[in-house]
Amino acid sequence: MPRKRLTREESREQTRLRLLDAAAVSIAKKGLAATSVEDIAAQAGYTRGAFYSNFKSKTDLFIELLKRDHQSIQEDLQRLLDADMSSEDLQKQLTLFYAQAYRDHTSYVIWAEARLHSVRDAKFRQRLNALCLEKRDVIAYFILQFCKRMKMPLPGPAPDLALASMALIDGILYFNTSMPNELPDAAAEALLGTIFSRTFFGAQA
Amino acid sequence: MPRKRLTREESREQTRLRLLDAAAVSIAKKGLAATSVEDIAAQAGYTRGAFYSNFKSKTDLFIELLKRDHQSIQEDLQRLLDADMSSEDLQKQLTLFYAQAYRDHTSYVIWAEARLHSVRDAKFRQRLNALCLEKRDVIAYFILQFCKRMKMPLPGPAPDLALASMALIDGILYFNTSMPNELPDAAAEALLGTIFSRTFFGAQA
DNA sequence: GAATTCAAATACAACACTGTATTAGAGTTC
DNA sequence: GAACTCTAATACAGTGTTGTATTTGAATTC
Repeated sequence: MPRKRLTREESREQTRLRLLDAAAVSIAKKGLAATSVEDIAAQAGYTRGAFYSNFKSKTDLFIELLKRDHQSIQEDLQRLLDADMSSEDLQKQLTLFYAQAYRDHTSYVIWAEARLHSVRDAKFRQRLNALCLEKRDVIAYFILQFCKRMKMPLPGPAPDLALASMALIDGILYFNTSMPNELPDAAAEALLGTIFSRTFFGAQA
Repeated sequence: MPRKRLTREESREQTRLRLLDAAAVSIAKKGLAATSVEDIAAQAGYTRGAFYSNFKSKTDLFIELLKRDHQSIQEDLQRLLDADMSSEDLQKQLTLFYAQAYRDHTSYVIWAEARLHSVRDAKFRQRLNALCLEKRDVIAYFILQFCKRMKMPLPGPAPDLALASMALIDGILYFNTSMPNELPDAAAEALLGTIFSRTFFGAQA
């Protein structure tokens, strides 16, 4: 097997990536607090030395992890919303987005972990909020365009409606995931459909 | 000060209560994982001995804590919903309820912590879901009664609508709390008002 | 009021985690 | 290819946590 000889920079980058991936797995499985630096390093196939040589601290790594995830979510979201604005329903787009974003479950847990962490750490909260607001703005813009195109009056401030969408989808996704018998996929989708269409069209689903 | 001489049972109960209260505070502040048994005991004014003599483990205590909180929430909720069914708006009732339930912030954090924990522990998840569903049913019943009284057709299955209400309120409360400048109280209320009234009345707010 | 029973304190042994300081061994430069 | 410069491994010192085993002292029983 002709293993490529890596340059020092490439090698370092690879280590960073592996550590980040390992952290995501471990944090999703055991939680941020219960995940030790050692866990992360070991999971990635290194020792703690590698970790500290690449990150200042566990929190430091966690923030990088969130940023990375956020970036990828943002890209997916943009692509999705840009794709076909001709679509009749806001709901499907947004739902699809979430199904997409949280497809691997790891992502969901990491953000839940982040929200919880942000309750306790003001500095962290600021950073997390900044990320959330970026997402909100993308969605708000979409809602705005959508209503304009449909010649519907906005039922409220677009940014607030965007937050509500995020809140609703997130919460419903939680129930859907944690009690799939009570709220199976179909019911969750129908529920979102009802609320979205009634909210935006003001009328029948 | 004539301090009442406690019976053995009373004393034990007092210790349990103090430990539970202390745990709530500590868990809200630092998180479940970061809270040691020692922290809890010390916070309550005891040593670890007292803890282990009253609870099997930290998880054990945590579940008791949730049960206790749930019970008190359920009672508040029942009282609120039973009180004056003549009210015109579902939204105010439910919003009020949450403002009530999460009044002290500790409660919110504990439940967020619980949800996260439930992702990782199937047994725990079952127990948590049971509590959630109890709450859902109370709300669902209220929604049902409300729509009947208003002579409105239900826009969907009442239990699902109840879950959606919980999801929405929870999420919006999170934004409202963590970024009060972006979503101040008034905006959060207005937002809930818009969505609820549009969902249930199908028409203008 | 002596014997008992039980809640809670204390002592203890094992272990996990952190972060730094030092070392080894590659990659890089000349 | 020798000197160097990094990355990551290893060693280590300090601290925190857990759960059990034992002890103390107060409440209860007779």
